[in-house]
Amino acid sequence: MSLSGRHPQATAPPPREPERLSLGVAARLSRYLQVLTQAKKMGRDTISSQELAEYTHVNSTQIRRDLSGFGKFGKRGVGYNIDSLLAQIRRILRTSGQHNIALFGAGHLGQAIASSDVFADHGFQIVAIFDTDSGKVGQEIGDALRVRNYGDLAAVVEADDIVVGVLALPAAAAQAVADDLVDHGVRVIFNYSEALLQVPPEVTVHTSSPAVDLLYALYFYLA
Amino acid sequence: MSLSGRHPQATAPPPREPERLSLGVAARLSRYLQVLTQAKKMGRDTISSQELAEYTHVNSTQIRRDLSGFGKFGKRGVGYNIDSLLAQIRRILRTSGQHNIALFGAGHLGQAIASSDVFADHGFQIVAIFDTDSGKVGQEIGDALRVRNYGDLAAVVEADDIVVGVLALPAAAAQAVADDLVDHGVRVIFNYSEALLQVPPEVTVHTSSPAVDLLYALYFYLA
DNA sequence: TAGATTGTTAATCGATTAACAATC
DNA sequence: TAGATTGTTAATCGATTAACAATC
Repeated sequence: MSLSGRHPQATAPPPREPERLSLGVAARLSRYLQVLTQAKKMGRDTISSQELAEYTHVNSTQIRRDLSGFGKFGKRGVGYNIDSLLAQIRRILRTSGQHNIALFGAGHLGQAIASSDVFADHGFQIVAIFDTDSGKVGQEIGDALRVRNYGDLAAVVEADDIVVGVLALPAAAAQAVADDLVDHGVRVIFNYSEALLQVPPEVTVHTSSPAVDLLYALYFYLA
Repeated sequence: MSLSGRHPQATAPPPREPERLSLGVAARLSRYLQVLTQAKKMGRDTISSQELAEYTHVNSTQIRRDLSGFGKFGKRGVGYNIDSLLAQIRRILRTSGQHNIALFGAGHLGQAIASSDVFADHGFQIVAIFDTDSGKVGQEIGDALRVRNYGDLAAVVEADDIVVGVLALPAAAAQAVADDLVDHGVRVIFNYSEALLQVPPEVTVHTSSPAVDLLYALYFYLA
């Protein structure tokens, strides 16, 4: 269970953080974060677990249960204050740190990702974009980013402390870039291509792509 | 290949299809399908549950359990025949039918999606792409698709039996298009924007975007 | 106050996993 | 045969849900 252990009721226990969030909880919390961020942009001040449930497709009891495991963030009869809940979830997900991302591929998908303001909204930063097509080197992408020469990879990974490599390139090119990233110490690879990447056990690959996401949804809703 | 030539009649019960797959099973089956498709492209003939587990991050026992619920598809000591398993999973997911998709937004993300061969691989078809920017109308996108005028929406939905509307456009434009889709009877909307869409209860909205996907992964692997 | 919504309990359901006999 | 891998069981764990008192 998520409420791990009983507290002595005499003294009010501080909100507890389990050492490690379960995958399910972390996934749901990040979905709440996404909806809260957007609701805030729309000028909302508070939101109920019922509304969060409609937008996330997570049961409202599950939402209240997820949140109450970390503290009493809501107000009965009112709902949750959006600013306050955003701050709490960010704290729980430990997103205060600055993490730098390198993006590979300046095609349509790479440009779509580089232009997204999702990362700025959530404290991550794309610090470099590479393309093996030398014709694209120097081209301006998104917000103040320029396509860099692939040969700079090693220098950039070291200088900017790149922890995640994002592959937004054709399947045929993905493995070679993954190999280079692994050689230079990058431990997390986000793979938007359809390639089945071979990496050493200490490296984590997360594969998903917009088209494959859509495919999943189609199976759910049409089957 | 052997397309389930075995018909257990006397003793063993025939492979059973539950009326409705659970969300989890459907999600996992479609991930297996994705990996199998790619493995086939790489020239592989068979694959073990262990290998599938490495690529999908699903436990190998879970994979065998998922599959054995529908029949005995594997060969002990060998693994699963890829062609045969592809056919079985497609049958289970009922992907034989032709489903037509309309895409809204011919920007970077829209073009990335339209250019993907994932849909052709899996029996879905993007039959129309729209953009409200009249300057883009007529432009060729992906494979033999032309950007159509937004005013053609009603005619296209009806003529081509569009069951899914895909929104690959800025958040500010998403709600208006969603409203039009709903008005014309589309019941499933895939929302790649960050907008929180308001739709009637009979309409299903699935929201996800490449950048938000990446964000989830970052929480998992960096937290 | 009256209405709304949280926080929490208790019960159920489905997912996950280790282990291993069956068998290719 | 020897090695590998499936199919399946049994046990555990986490997710889900309805219900409702607390309380804003």
